[in-house]
Amino acid sequence: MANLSDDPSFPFYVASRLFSQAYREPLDAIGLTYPQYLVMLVLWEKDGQMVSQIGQKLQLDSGTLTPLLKRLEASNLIKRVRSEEDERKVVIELTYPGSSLQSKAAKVAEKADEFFNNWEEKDVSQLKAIMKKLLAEFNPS
Amino acid sequence: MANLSDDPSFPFYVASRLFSQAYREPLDAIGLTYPQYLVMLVLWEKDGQMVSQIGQKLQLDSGTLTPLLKRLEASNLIKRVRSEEDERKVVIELTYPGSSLQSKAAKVAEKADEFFNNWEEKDVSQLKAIMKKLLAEFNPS
DNA sequence: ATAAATTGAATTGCAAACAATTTAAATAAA
DNA sequence: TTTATTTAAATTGTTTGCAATTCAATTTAT
Repeated sequence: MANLSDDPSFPFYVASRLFSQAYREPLDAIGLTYPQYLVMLVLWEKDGQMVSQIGQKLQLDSGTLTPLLKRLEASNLIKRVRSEEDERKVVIELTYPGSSLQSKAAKVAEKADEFFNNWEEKDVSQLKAIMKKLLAEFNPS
Repeated sequence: MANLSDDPSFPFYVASRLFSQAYREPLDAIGLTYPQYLVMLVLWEKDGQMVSQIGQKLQLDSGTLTPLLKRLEASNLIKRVRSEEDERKVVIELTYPGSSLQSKAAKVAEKADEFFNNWEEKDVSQLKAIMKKLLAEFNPS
């Protein structure tokens, strides 16, 4: 019979929320939500990406990203620029404040990092490897 | 510098959504959402729990649970009964349809179970053990 | 060239998640 | 006892997440 402690998804559901709660305080301090932070991470790595490129990296669709990006634009962290060659595409560009925010975001993952620093290295690398395998192989089709 | 592939939370964020997407189809078939399914799992294990007891097991507060439980009640799967001894408490009781749904929910986690069945047993038990450790030790304070 | 299909975002609508506040009830303290 | 505190849910407001649909622009096929 189905049972919470046997359910393979539940630990991930809880873990995901625990992390986003741990990030909340430092993110509040710089005016970002957790998914907004992920979008900024993607843009700090490479500025000027299309909505769909960001979506591919975060596994989010335009239904989630469009309003989120509009909020980041309202916060003056990004600009949404419609491409000239292909008017369907919207390119996301960091503003100066958006770019500058990167250094202030350095401490966001601190609590999570510290937590794993207290683990034995073999447990950390095991977890990393297994999560990588999980994400690479699991498809919800 | 902060970077998506270094972020310790991101794999859990994605995994959580992948699982809930994998559950969507079988859950749709029985008229439940993923968090509603979790609540039903908790109730199938033990009927007649308080909102706060359910919240403790799922790590959810009344702001999430109250409207969710009202929807389950509207679907005629549960009843919300205010306790007589202590009028602050609301006890959640399964209806007959709610109770009966348990057998139909047997296949919900099938895809996830099959996925892990194709893994080597040592990887599965490793992942389980590490997730257990993570959830027991990580606190987002 | 024109119609059909595809693509990229945006929109709509619903259900979480969660902080913050409120309400009511029960308990403790003065 | 009356006041203050604590507790359990509910409410309010904002942001996600996602299915489904729409809209416009671009490609492909006829």
